[in-house]
Amino acid sequence: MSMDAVFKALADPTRRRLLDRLRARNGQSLSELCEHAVMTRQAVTKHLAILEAANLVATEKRGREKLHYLNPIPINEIADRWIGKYERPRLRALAELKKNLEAEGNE
Amino acid sequence: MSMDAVFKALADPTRRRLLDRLRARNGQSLSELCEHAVMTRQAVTKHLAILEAANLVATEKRGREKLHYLNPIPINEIADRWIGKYERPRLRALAELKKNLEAEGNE
DNA sequence: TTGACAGGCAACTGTTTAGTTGCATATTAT
DNA sequence: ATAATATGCAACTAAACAGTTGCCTGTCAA
Repeated sequence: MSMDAVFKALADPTRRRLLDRLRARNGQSLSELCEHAVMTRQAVTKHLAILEAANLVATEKRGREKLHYLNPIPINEIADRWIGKYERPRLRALAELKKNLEAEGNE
Repeated sequence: MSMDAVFKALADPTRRRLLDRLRARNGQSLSELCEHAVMTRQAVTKHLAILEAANLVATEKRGREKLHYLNPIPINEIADRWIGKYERPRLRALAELKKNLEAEGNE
């Protein structure tokens, strides 16, 4: 939803790792996501709640388990709407750099 | 440099606004960047230091002024190396969604 | 050379955040 | 029924963070 929530959710390396694990295998339960984690289950729960609030993860209750699904759409929206704005200045900067290098070569 | 520093730098709306202002006009001094800001100059200085540490902003001393330049390259690196990883699952998810909708239509 | 302008540095405050411990609830298997 | 499993909820702690105030230094202009 809010772009700020997505940026803030992506700011934490633990949360990015959780997204990576879901990308590797979607639909994992909380316990599965806690395996090999260096923190408590409750901490992982909080991280997942933040990801869910940012709409980066969707959940589904299956019996006593809670399955987690990656939603990559907000990430792509950021890529399109925000990062896209920075492509043009990058190209401009590269062109300018090239120009400066050529100018130096002429000295 | 470190991807984490870039993500953390982008997590703050004030810092994203500073990047936007530099994108609109590059090479602004600290005082210029403070205009219309709702916080003190010292606060803006700290935000710019974080952006500089993340290599998103480069600076140059010009007399008594300090000019700030946008460096969009780390943003594009994140787009390419990290966000790019999430394009494939998005397409997969959309394909699956389409399949499910078609299946519902057959019921 | 004095004053105004641009910026740097440091200490302090309030809030947010990441993580913990402890306990409660719901579901499955024996 | 009972025990084990899977998760939820709440209170607490320590560290990080955003922002402030106060003061100092360097540069330019009159």
